[in-house]
Amino acid sequence: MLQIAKELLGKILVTRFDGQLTSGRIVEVEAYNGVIDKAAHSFGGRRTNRNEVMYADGGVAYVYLCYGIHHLFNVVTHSKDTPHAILIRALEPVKGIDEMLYRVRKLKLDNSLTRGPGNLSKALGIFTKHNGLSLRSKDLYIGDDGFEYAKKEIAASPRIGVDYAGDDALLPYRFYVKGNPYVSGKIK
DNA sequence: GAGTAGATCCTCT
DNA sequence: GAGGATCTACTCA
Repeated sequence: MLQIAKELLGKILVTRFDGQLTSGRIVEVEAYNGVIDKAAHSFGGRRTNRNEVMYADGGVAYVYLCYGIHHLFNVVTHSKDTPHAILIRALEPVKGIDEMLYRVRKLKLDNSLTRGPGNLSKALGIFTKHNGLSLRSKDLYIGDDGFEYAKKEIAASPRIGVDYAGDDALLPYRFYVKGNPYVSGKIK
């Protein structure tokens, strides 16, 4: 599971909504470990309408609205009935930067465009209606251009914003590219 | 520059 | 009816 999280770093996340193609290279992820992770929605086998998608086969998107403001984009990674997911926290913009800037009402590119899960979802045009969408569809997919980060460029740390999860909040399930300006800097 | 409070709404109890 | 996988802005030093 953690292996998959690391492999996602360096991949290209592509969306094509409203005829606008936008994409970015994944530079920060967090792993959520199914039923034994207090920080995961699926902890203890909880299964509701909201997180039903986590129990699907891997390769679909799990999109969820948090704090009424932020859309969080996850990749379901495991097989049916095993609710593992990887939260995409940050991207480095690749294509469609003008379109992304328009979506977040910015005039010029800066590091905050795709830093943090709320911002990156907004920049890519991802909303809750994309929940459950396959990542092999033509409008939303993860590409691989052969690029990968060296092991020494990848660092691990505790996850962000999951203080309520007790001991599990300290697990080093967050992976990011060292020195990349799009990685969110807040470490609690 | 650092720390804190407020925003804001869907989902589950 | 309460709280959450967050971000931003504003205050204070």
